[in-house]
Amino acid sequence: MNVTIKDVAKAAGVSVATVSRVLNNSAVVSDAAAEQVNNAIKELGYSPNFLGRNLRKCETNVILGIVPSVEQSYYSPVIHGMQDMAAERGYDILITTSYSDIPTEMRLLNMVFNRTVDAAVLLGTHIEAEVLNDLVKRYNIALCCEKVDGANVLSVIADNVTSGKKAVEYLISKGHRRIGMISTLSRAPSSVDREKGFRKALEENGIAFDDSLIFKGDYGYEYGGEGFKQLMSLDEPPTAIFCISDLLAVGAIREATAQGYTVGQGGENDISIMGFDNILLSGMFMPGVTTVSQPCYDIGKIVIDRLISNISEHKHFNEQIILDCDIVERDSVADISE
Amino acid sequence: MNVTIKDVAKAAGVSVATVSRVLNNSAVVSDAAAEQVNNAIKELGYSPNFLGRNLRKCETNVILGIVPSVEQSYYSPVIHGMQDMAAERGYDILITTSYSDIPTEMRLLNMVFNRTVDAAVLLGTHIEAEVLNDLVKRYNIALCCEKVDGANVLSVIADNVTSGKKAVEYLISKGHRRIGMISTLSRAPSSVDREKGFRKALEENGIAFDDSLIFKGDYGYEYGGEGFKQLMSLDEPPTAIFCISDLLAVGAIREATAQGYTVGQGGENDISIMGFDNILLSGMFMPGVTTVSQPCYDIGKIVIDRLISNISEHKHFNEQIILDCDIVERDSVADISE
DNA sequence: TTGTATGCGTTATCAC
DNA sequence: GTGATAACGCATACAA
Repeated sequence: MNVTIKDVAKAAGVSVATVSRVLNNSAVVSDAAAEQVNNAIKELGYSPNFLGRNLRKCETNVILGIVPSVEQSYYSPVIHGMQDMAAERGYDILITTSYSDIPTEMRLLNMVFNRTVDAAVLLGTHIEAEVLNDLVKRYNIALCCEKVDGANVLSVIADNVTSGKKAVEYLISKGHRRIGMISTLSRAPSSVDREKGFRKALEENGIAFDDSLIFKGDYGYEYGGEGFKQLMSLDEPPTAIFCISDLLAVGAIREATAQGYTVGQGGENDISIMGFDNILLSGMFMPGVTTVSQPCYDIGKIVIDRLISNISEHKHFNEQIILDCDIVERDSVADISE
Repeated sequence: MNVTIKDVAKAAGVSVATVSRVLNNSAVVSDAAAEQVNNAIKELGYSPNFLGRNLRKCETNVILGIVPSVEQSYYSPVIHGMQDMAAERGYDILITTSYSDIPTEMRLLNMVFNRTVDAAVLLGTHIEAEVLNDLVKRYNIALCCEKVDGANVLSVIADNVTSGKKAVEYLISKGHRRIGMISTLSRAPSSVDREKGFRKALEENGIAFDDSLIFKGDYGYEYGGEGFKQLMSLDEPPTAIFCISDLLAVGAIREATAQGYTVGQGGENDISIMGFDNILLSGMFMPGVTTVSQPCYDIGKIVIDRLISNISEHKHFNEQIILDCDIVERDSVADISE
């Protein structure tokens, strides 16, 4: 039905071996033969069947990226970085979404088990460390953006402890001493680590930690509003709030504005709000949200670089690579130091 | 090296055919044999190699979704719909990004030429109609969200003319008679059609069309600000602006606010701004942007449903399916009819 | 109910 | 420089 390498060989008056050779530049072919083959390919509209090729070569040159969701998140630049590095090294990245559902994640990982793809990168997984440690022995799998405690798997992530600390130090440098935090009930390592950084910054600056100043909800932006309400209803409310994500920061800003607060302007009835991630939204929102920028693009490039090295060298280097983040100043934090 | 169906057969003491049969439930197998096979599969940790299977069956059950980008767009729910319908029908959706680059789009389409995937859905393509018409003869390809004029390809899109008209009629119903539009220089059919709807609404309501009231820029949200500036600097500026996308609407709102206008509150120095798409951002922004909601999820489901039907029935029904949109009222449009 | 044998389209190993 | 041909892992027609 479909035109195969045999048809090309016949049309060109050569053997399939020769056709394969010109297809892959795998050996020297006489100019005459090469020309005949190329002509035949054009005339027949031949396109090699990669199922045959991949089966024979035991490789697909495709890496699967499994992402929880792609909307309103910082995954987009990460994926971009992944794709650029993959292209550079002769691979393709294909993306699929798990909606943070473990069974779905496992179902998708099947594509690496059944050789549909050569490897998978999990961008924020809920799979347990034990399972991962088991899988990583047999398959090429990497983590990205979110590590899993106890998992000895190639991981590329931001330095959440240091960056959380940096963020809070920034708030302190702006004169804030009573600082709240909006985090998540989910004990994702990134949340936990950012909390650690929060505590560290307070400690090092001689500010007592007050448990009531840390709100824990969910990831949806509405929980930023929830957190704001709760924190501001304290007897001694904060002057600044550090949110674990930009989405939560935006939710907090919305609620603050709705309640008649100003945000990041200083003066009476003002609140300073800081985010994390530097998603596109935080630059568009009013006020622009001051935040921490993860090196998303680089994270993506590095994880693919290392993963492909593992694949091609048949190694399983399970290093954990941790990258620095930067503060991005915008308009949601006021300087209240006089 | 890897465990194959042969190893399972040997371990289970049956033939590869029997293993294949229990793997696919393709024929009745004795309980005893089935059990032995299943035990062997578990013990050996066998996972069928889909490259072999797909080569043999001439199908992959994978459909490729090619999207320009996934950040800040309405593609996310479309993809969700695609995935749900695909799952229902035994397919997987894999996503890849083209960044609106034609060579990249063609490179990605190669995955359908070389049988890595069974079909492709282009969500907003820049490929020319002729090329598409040619491809569609040999491959399973569909368009989604954005049609291509002159392309006789299975397409599922929103009714942009009617919806643009609806949006402007909504503005008129709120008392606006001088209405501007922020569109794009790019003559994408969706842009053109929304402009058509804009004109139609004016005509039917006896409002003269004024060419200076329509600004054309690019898709980036900054152009919403550009458009706002230009429209408001007219001798007779509009009281309301219809934007071709929510992103542009947000850009316009930002600029309006920066210039000291209020948005959607009525009264002196107020401007009403309306968007299109109903992306997540438009619900989070302040003010919430009144917009037109595309049935994204359904668009995704329908295109996959039809595409799979074409694949399995070896048909090439190239229908164009057009779906209605709804107005979503939020806070960016004021009622100025007294 | 089961096994044998063939072929899917390709690449790689030979021998020439 | 080239051509046979054997594999890659699987599903299936056919025979038993």
